[in-house]
Amino acid sequence: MAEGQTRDRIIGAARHLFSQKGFNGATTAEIAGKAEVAEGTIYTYFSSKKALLMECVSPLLEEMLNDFEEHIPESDSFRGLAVFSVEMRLRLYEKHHETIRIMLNELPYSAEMVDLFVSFLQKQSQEVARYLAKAEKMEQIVRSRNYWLFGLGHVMSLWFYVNFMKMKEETGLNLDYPFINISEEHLAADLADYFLYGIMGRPKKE
Amino acid sequence: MAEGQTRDRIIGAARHLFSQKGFNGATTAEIAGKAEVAEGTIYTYFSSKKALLMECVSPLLEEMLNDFEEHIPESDSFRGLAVFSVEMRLRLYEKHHETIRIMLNELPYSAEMVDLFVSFLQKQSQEVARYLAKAEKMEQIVRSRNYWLFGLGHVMSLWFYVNFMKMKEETGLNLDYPFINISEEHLAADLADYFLYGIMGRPKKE
Amino acid sequence: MAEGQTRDRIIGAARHLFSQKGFNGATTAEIAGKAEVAEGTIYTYFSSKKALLMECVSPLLEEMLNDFEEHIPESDSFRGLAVFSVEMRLRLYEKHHETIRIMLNELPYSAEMVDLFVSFLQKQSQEVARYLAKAEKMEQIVRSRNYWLFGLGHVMSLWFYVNFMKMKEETGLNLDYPFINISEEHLAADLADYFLYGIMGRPKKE
Amino acid sequence: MAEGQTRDRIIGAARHLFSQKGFNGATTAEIAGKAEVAEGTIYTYFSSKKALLMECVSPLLEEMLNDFEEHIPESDSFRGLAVFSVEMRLRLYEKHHETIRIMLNELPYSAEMVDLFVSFLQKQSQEVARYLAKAEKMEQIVRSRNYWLFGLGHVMSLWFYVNFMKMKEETGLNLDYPFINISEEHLAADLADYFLYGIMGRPKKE
DNA sequence: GATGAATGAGAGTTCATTCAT
DNA sequence: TATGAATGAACTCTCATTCAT
Repeated sequence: MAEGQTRDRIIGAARHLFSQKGFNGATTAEIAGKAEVAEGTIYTYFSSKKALLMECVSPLLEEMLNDFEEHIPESDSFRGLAVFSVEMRLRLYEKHHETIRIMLNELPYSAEMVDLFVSFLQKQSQEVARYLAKAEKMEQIVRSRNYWLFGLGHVMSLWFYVNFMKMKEETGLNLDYPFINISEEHLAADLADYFLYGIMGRPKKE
Repeated sequence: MAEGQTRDRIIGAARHLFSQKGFNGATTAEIAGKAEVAEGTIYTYFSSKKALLMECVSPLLEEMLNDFEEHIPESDSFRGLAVFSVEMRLRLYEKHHETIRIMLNELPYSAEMVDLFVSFLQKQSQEVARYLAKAEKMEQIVRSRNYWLFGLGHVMSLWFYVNFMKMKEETGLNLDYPFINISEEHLAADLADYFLYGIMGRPKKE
Repeated sequence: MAEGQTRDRIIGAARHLFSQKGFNGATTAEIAGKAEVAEGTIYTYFSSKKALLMECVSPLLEEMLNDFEEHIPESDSFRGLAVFSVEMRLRLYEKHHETIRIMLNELPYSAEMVDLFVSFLQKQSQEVARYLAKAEKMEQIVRSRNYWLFGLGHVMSLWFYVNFMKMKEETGLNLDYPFINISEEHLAADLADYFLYGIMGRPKKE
Repeated sequence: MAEGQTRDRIIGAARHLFSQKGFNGATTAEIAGKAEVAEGTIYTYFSSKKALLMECVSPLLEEMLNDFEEHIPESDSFRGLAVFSVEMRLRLYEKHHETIRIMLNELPYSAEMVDLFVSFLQKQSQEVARYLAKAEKMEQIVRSRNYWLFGLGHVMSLWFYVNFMKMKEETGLNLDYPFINISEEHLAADLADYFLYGIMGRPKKE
């Protein structure tokens, strides 16, 4: 068997099950079954179920945080930057969907997860700060006292959108509530506008 | 013992423990201990631990949703309405803190919780819709195609703020990260402005 | 079911099995089976298998150590005292046979057991010291520099005798080796003489 | 790799670990690690862990029993012989310390170990018998009905002494209890006197 | 209604042993 | 001969649930 393949199969199975059922909900027996290894094999690679959980999250979160650096926006209209940023974030959340879901679900029960989450927020906070700095040069903006909370709402609604779509896929549940009216086509532009101009919308004349 | 008192003590204990440790993390033994009843007594009132969980959440969420009706905003400036709405929501989230926390934590593992959460969102969506209707009459706003996601980000960042503050209280952990810079004094006004005008801030002249 | 009966049944079963198979050799399933309770019931009364082990040994060893006080020898010939002491010790070891066996078997693997064993030795050392004090007044004896090791040899050979007899009973093995030639009738007197006069035997004239 | 070297390394590692942690306490993984071989290699040389245990003990015990023959005492005072015998035995127990410790620890759980132990006792019994025969010619002694138990006490206290000293070395525990007062200088002579004359000591005039 | 001892299925984990390489 | 990844039976322990009192 190719090197590392078994370990990867276990991680893959565990990540999937943890993201769907939570840490307590997914049993080692299930994980072994899905990975097609014996239950004991898990402990050849991981010292405990908890350690396996962290290995499911930690390296990928690292990778995700690095992904931010690589995508430096190039547009020189600020609105263009904002749209770009939203699109990138949506792609990122989609790619690292399971990892983020696990992190958020286990947040209340694990101090280690809180650490990871803080670094997750911090990185995005830094990125938002870079955007704002650019915006300040380009246009007149108001950097509010509580702007990190704005960023949080922004980040969380993007995440919620991705997670919602995944849940529809996975569960097959009918989640098409009348008040949830998603227009995928204009999503990034709408969210960027919301981020920039709020519910009042873009002023007609500037 | 006064009628209903035992049942209420169990619910109170369970709600507290579920909100702190999650459904799986809180044991029936612990709940019984905190409620000062025998473990078996729980099953006099609830058919299962899961049923107890739902009873911890369902009635209070109902109550919370009703709280929205009672607080009809009276201001006639739209910005005043928005500030009022944010303040009310912060109060509401604080009051129903444990209930919401339980609901959100168990969301990924329980279809029933998803139903509750949907009604939670729906109610707030309706309220936001009422505000928007008012706004449309008062001022010219752009009702975006994806505005429900705006509302979600708004709702979630308010919740996050309340939950974050509670966690600081409860755990005593030092959560004062440099990038999290909360100015409580202007919180409601800042968030209302963000909701209204986005990161670009209030136009200087209208 | 009478109070305490279940706990006692578990302790009884555990003591028996631990003394025959050792701590690792006896499983909780076996103990539960012998005690005619469910495996989980063990953990109603004891926090762990290790705690159960200590409860099998600790209280009875306490009791045994107290038994020494009650049997104050009354004879005024020193040889009479020695015979009395040996007889008492044989009875004691027989009565607390399982307890001592467990303690000795687990000695190498448990620091707590070492503590118990030390108190076991100390108590007997004190008793031997009382005998010697009496002997010093009655007859001329030599209190050797290393007499505690003599006492140890004495104590261990008595224990070995009792344990050997029990093993014959329990296992049904044929342990009648030609060089092991036990004369039960004169046992106590012979051992007392050995203790007093060694292999050279009692001097013909005193 | 030189023939037999691997096998010997495994035996050496196993003997050391069995003597310190017991048969159940030492794992095959640990043994392989200490011997610097793969876990599977153990099974190239030994059919099972149990078989490895016996190979750790059996040949060395054989060797030890042969050591008795070689050291035929040459003194012609009986007390001199006794001192010689004690010294030899202390040296022997020190040399074969791990082997004896393993044998005694596993005694209660293994019928094969009982066989080894019986041959261990038998050999020493024979030697004591030779001494006694010599003594009978040299001096007037009383060969008691239960003298084998005397010999047992003698043998066990010597063993206990050696083991106690080793444990102090190995564990670094403070085992200096006030009632244990060892005078190493006169040890052999004291024990020989005790063996010969008992607690009453050597008669003043013979 | 209230009890709490008893249950037992099922959890995570260990480790002697096997076998393809 | 030597390897070490893989195995799976067996272990200790947990905890929601039951039921005689």
